[in-house]
Amino acid sequence: MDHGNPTLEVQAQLLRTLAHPARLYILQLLRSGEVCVCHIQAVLGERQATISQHLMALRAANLVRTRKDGLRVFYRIAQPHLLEALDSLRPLAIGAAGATARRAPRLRLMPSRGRCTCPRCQASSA
Amino acid sequence: MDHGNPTLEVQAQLLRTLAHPARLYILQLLRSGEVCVCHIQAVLGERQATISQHLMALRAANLVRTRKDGLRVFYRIAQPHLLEALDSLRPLAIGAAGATARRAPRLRLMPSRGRCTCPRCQASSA
DNA sequence: GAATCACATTCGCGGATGTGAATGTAGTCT
DNA sequence: AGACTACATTCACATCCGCGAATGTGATTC
Repeated sequence: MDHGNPTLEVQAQLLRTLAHPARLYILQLLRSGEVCVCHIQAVLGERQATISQHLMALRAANLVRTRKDGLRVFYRIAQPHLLEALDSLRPLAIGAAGATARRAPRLRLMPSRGRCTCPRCQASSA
Repeated sequence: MDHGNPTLEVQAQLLRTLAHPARLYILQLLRSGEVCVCHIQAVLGERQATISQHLMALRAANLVRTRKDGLRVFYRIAQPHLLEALDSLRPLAIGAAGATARRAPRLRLMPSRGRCTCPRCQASSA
């Protein structure tokens, strides 16, 4: 069923999932490999629940996968082509800068690339 | 200003503009060249005002350009790489089909590829 | 087993978005 | 000029999304 063109709704759903600066930034964070939630939280400077909600959205869209290691949960990109597709879309955004740009959630990043207690952060804090 | 990472908001804005099945379909319609509004209206089967609003959103994002010819207004893709970027994003949507898929505006297309009085439609009605 | 940590989930509110109805506007025709 | 066509714009309402607050869950440590 869905005789006509069913994928348009699905594609729009994917785009809505991507259409938030925090989620875009999280995906960029995962570019270099898997990252724990506490790390994302430290860098983004948003509340834990808020970040968890964004991660939930990314999971629901099958864009990321998780791995539990003790108390921590590590997130990684599920579909490798995702970042390439986003990269190819980026230059178009520059041309669209003049758009109405209503909401603008303003995503303030932590100045010092916040540290958490995860191994990754301990390693880079040398 | 905007020291940190200002493009994330702009990129999210672009994605939100794209995140609607009607607008995605309009962009696909424009793939083969410029198309008048009456044609889009005939194919999409939505109200004229609704379509005009979607076109307004696409214009605000600099994704399409217009050309007036008499009473009609012809729309065309402004940035050629847009469709490529959307194509590269499409396979990811298939994997994301299991997403919550809340709204789903359901975009019903006209069965017979509706005709309007524009030259393009007259030509193909042979 | 009680406390704690790291993360997930639910609920409710405010702001943003989509759509229908009505109206406005520029161009064409007679 | 008046009527008509093709399209744009505005307003109001219903819906959706993001966020804060509060709570739940599983694993760890003492």
